[in-house]
Amino acid sequence: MGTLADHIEAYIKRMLQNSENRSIELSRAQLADVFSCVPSQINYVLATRFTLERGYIVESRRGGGGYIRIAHVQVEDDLTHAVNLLKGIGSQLSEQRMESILAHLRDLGLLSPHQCRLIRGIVQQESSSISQGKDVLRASLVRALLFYIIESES
Amino acid sequence: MGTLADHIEAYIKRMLQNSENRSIELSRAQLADVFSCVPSQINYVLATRFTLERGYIVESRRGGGGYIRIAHVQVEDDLTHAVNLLKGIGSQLSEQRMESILAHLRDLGLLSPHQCRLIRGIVQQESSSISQGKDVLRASLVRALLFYIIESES
DNA sequence: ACAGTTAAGGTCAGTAATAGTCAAAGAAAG
DNA sequence: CTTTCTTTGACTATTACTGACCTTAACTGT
Repeated sequence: MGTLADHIEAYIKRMLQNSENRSIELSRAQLADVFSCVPSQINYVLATRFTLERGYIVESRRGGGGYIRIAHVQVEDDLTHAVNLLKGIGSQLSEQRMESILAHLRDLGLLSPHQCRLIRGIVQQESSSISQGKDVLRASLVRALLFYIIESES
Repeated sequence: MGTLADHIEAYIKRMLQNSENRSIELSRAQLADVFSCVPSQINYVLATRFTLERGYIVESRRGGGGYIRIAHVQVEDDLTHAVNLLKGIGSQLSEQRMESILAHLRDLGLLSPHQCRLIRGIVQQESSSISQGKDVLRASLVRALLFYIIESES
């Protein structure tokens, strides 16, 4: 189950886990070969799943000896980082940004898959019951729930 | 007897029963095919019978490899009273009503003083940032936070 | 140095595969 | 007969994947 993109994502995350310093360097063409797909599929995975918002930095170089470097950034203390993420939520929050934030916190190990699902479900239920201002309500709900979780687990 | 929607509901519930961890993943189009109906019928069944209030979490993804995932989360008997209390919160919630709900739950031993303070703080923070519809936001926030707490403690 | 060749990676638009929404029509219940 | 629930389908939105074409860097022979 899961799409090709999901598998490539998992593969890269495994590599990051096994790496020394949460950063890896790989060859786009080789990786594409491993999964028997076109090289641009790798770009697709990187663009959709390894964004800065989710806590990843991707660098690359073309030409001979080219490479793609992926790092899972972790500057500060996880909790501080999470709190800053929450502060960064403004007065509105799209579904997409919510997903990025949840994915980010899950990658940091601060949220379990079950917690993510519960949050999604609650937010969906609540926001489906109003016709206007869904993004505003979502911002409040996500901030509230995540703040509660972070606060009561620390 | 029973409508098509009833049969689909029963079918999904059977699948959940037979599943490992009370959660299943299915394809909307395939399921619609099984019952020879239009795909949107599935959405109708999900929207009317598999709500969070009834203890179901529904997630989905569109696009290639899309899916619908349904999980049944059940709360312990002690908590059904609390869940009913939550259902009773309508689309608006005044501060007074919120206070009486919190007091009630604290008396039942379902909320600690610390949790009550935390909830009050979060609700106050969030509702102070908007000028209109405070009671509407409060209803959503309290429902969300209490549902989360009840669910994750059972 | 320079030009040409080779070896990477990047972009973008198009296609396919899903699921969601909404309003209108139909059926059932009161 | 009116109201509520069910069913349908046309239209919309999202996600995945591919391939043709573009850009950049290193190497190589003269």
